[in-house]
Amino acid sequence: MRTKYCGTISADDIDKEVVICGWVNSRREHGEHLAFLDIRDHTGVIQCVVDAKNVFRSETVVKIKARVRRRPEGTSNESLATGEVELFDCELTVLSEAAPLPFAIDGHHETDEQIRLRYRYLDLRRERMQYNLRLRAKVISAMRRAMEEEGFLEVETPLLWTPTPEGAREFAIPSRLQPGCFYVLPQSPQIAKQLLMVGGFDRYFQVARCLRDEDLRADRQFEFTQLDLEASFIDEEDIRSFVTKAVIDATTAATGEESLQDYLSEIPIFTWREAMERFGSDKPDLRIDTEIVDLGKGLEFTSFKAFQAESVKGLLVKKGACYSRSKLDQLIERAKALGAKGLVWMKVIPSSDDDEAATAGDISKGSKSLESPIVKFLSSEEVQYIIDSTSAEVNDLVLIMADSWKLASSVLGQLRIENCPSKESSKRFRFCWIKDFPMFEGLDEDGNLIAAHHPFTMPHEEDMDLMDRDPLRVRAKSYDLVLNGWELGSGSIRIHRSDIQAKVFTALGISEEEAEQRFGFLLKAFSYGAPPHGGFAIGIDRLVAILAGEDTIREVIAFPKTQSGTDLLTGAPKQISLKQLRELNISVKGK
RNA sequence: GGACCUGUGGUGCAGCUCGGAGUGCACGCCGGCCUGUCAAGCCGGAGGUCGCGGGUUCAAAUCCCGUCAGGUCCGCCA
Repeated sequence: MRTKYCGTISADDIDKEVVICGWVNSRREHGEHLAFLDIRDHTGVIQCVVDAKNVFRSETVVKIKARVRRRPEGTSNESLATGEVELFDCELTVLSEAAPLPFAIDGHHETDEQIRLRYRYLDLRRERMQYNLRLRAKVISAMRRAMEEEGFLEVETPLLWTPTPEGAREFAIPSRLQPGCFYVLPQSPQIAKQLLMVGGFDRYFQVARCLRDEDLRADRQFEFTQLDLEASFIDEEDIRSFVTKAVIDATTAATGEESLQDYLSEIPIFTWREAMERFGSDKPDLRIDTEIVDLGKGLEFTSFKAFQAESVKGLLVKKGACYSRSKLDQLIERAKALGAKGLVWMKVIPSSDDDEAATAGDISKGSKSLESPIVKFLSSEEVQYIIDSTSAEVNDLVLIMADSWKLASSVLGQLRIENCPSKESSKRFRFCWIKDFPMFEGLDEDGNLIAAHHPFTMPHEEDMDLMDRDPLRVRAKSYDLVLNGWELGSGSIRIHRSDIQAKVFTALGISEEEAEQRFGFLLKAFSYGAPPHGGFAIGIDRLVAILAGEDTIREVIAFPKTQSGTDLLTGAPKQISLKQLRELNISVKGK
C-alpha cells in the first residue's frame, strides 16, 4: 500500500515517486490554490503541497501518491527531520475521515489522565506513548536476548492456577465444569518455576504477567509484567550476575548509551542492615548523596532525656539553615505522621559578635553558631560531636531523632528522600542490591512469626541455630534489586531440603497438615530429588517507567486501570449476564 | 478502611481567599479571506446543568455538608 514511511523521506528521494499513508497532523491553508498538509506516521511527519479542496480535518487517515522535491529556496524547516523536502503533485485518497477530536494529539499542553484513558487509542497516537511503548519493547527484547545468551529457556506457565492462600490477595476464576471450585490467577509463577527446576529445566525464564488483587498505586497495577527467572545449581552471586546482565543490557538498549556500561556494571551491594543504617530504607535512592549518621556513640552518656534511646541518628540537610520556623514545624509533624515521637532540629549559622540569643551557643573556632531549641541541654562536647559526625557546615541544618533503631532509621530515611537534594549527574540510573533481609518481619496476633518473603526462602546456614533462640535475627538468602529508590525486583535462594522447610513452617506456625493442604504438591515434588535452586523477578513496568522518565507505570502500559481498578476505555469491570452466572454456578448478592 | 489534592464550553487554564448577571485567555470546532506556510495568519460565529445533591443567603462557580469520578499517599502489596 505504501512505499515509504513519512519520517524517512529525505533529499535522497528527490524526483522519486512515493506512496505514503498516515494521519493528517496539521494543515495550513493559503487560499484556493495552495495549502500544506503535514502527514504523520510513527516515524515522523512530511509536508505535502496540495490545493484547498484536498484539505481535511486533523487525524483524517489518508494515502498520498506524490513526487518528492526539494523545498523552494528559503522555505526549508530545520526543526523537522524531513524539512528539506516536500511532496507535490499529490494524488490524495481519504481512507478514513476523522470526527473532531476530544483532545489534541500534538502534545502542546497536558491532557487530564482521565480523558486520556477514556480515549486511550487516541492517546497512544501521541509521541509520548509511542516512545514509551517502543521503549518497553526494546527493554523486553534486550532482556530476552540476555537470558538466552546465559542459556535460559523460555517456558510458559499457567494463568489458571491453584489457590495458595498466602501473600497477596488472589483473583479468583470460577470453574464451569467443577461447580463451586475456583482457579486463581497467579500472583507470580513462583511455585510453577520451582516445579520446573524439579523438572530438570535448570535455567528458566519468562516474561510473565502477574496478578494481585491489591490496592493500586503509581507503581502498582492489578496486572504487571515481570522478567521471571529461576536456575538450579547456582548461588546468590550467580543470580545477581544473571539479573545484572539483564538490566544493564536493557538499560543500554533503552538509552542507546554504551557509555553507561561502566558505572552500571558496578552495582553496589548492601546488606539490609547496612542499607537501613545508612539510608534508612530497604530501597535507597542513591542519587541522593546524604547518608544517615549514627550519633549513639558520642551521646551515650548524655543527660538529655530525649536522647536516651535505643538509637540516636542524625541527618544533614545541606543549606537547610534557611528553613523557616513553620517549615521546621512541618518537618516535625511529618516525622510524627511517620510514627516518630518527635524530631530535633539544629541550625548551623554564622556566628555574629552581638550574638545574644538564648538559644544560640558558641562553638569552638568561633565561626559557627548553633540555633536549636535543645542546645542548652547538651554539653559543648556533645554539640561538637554532632557537628563533626554530620560534617555540618555553616548554613546547614541537622535533624536528629532518638527512638528505636528501626523507627529512627526509617523516619530519617523518609525525611532524607523528601529534603535532601539528589545530585544532577550523568549517573541517572543508580542501581543497588540489598541482601540478607531478615527472614521474619515480626509477630502476628497469634504470636507466630511473619514471613518476610514466601515461606520457601532459604535462611542463612550460619543463622540456622538462631531459628529457635532468636528467630527475628535470622537472615534470609534473599536479595532485592533497587533502582533510584524503587524496588525493581526481588529473589532468593529457595529451600530444597525438607528438614529446613519443616523448621521454617514450624516457625511460621504452619502445621504439617496445613502445609500439606496448601503446598503439598510442591513438597511432594521436592521429595523426588530437587536441585538446589533460586531465582529472581524483575518488575518490567517499573524499570521501563524509570528509563522513560515517567512517574507512574501507567505511562508505560497500553491500557492501564485507574486507582479504583476500572478501565475507563471499556468500562470494565461490568456485570455479566444471568446466563453466564448460571453456567458458572455463581449467584450475586445485592449490594 | 483512612488522609490530602483536583473537577469551570470539545481541550488546557484563570476566576474561588473577600458571594453580586457564565466574566476572561490560549487551543480546537463552524463560516469567510488569504499562493510558501510549518503549533501559519486575519475577520466573524457557535458552543456552559461551573461533576452531582442538599444547605446558608436577597443572591453561590465562589461559603458549609454530603456524594461521585480521577490522582498522590497510609493501611494492603509473601
